Amino acid sequence: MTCMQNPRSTKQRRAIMEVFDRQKSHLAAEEVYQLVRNQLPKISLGTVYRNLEALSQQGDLQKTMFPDGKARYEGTKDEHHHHIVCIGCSNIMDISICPLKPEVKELLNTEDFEAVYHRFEVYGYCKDCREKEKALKEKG
Amino acid sequence: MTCMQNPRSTKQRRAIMEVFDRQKSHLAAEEVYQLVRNQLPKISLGTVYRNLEALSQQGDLQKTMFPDGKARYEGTKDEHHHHIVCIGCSNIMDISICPLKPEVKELLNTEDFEAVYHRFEVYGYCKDCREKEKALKEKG
DNA sequence: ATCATTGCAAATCTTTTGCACACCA
DNA sequence: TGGTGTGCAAAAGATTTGCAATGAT
Repeated sequence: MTCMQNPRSTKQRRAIMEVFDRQKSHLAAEEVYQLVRNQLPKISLGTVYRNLEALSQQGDLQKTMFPDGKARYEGTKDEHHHHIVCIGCSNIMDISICPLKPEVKELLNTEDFEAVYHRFEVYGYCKDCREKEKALKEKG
Repeated sequence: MTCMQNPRSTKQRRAIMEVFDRQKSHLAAEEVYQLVRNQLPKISLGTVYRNLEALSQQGDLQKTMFPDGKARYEGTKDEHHHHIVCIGCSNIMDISICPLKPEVKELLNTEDFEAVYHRFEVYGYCKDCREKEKALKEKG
């Protein structure tokens, strides 16, 4: 929430950002932690959280909540895209199509609301989860 | 995740559902708890969570995660709509327009993915938060 | 030198769960 | 009666925070 006045470039912050520059996407904090530990084995989970927050604040990352209750982060330099999310296994896939209609765009910025970004997601079941469900029904 | 075989109608479950039938929308568990306590002062927060989960499973409620890290629930009988969410104060407003384009709809159901519902949200700053921000900059 | 950042651990917050008892069908 | 639901309290999981030490500018 609070913005720092002179953010500094530390090896931790750089290493975290590098993870996202390597094409990685929608990563949870714990996943970032594990990946960064390859470079910096002594980094702490708290530092990862603090940097994910800082990087989101300064616009380098985009933080989003997912139905499993975990926040995930993506690099804002990534191509604009949306998500297909499996309700069963929380797997997230990208879709490149944006559904914004012109008449919706007009509504986004008004004097009462300053739009910053939008989010579109389709929830459902992936192939794996549907097959598991089917197998379950046949047994039970 | 697991479905009960014979869900029963209890006064607690009915009271929770009544809250949503009274036009209430995007309520967090704690808010539901406070509202239901007017009717049933002895209900427990755990029971609220269990029923919100059960009602979501059986399709009476729609559970959604919001950026403040809390799940919110809405009645599925509500008119189809989407949300405008303030990044500053987490206030949620409804918009009735759905941005789905025909070509997107075609993509939602494939042999690899069974779409159940979708979600569209615009994030930004509401009037109040913009004014607070402006006041802060002028002072600092 | 100054002040942001770090590591560690403790604390917070939301949500889940174990258990004994109560209740609906 | 049998299994589902409840209240309570403890547990779990994600995220935040206090603090003294470290590091960037």
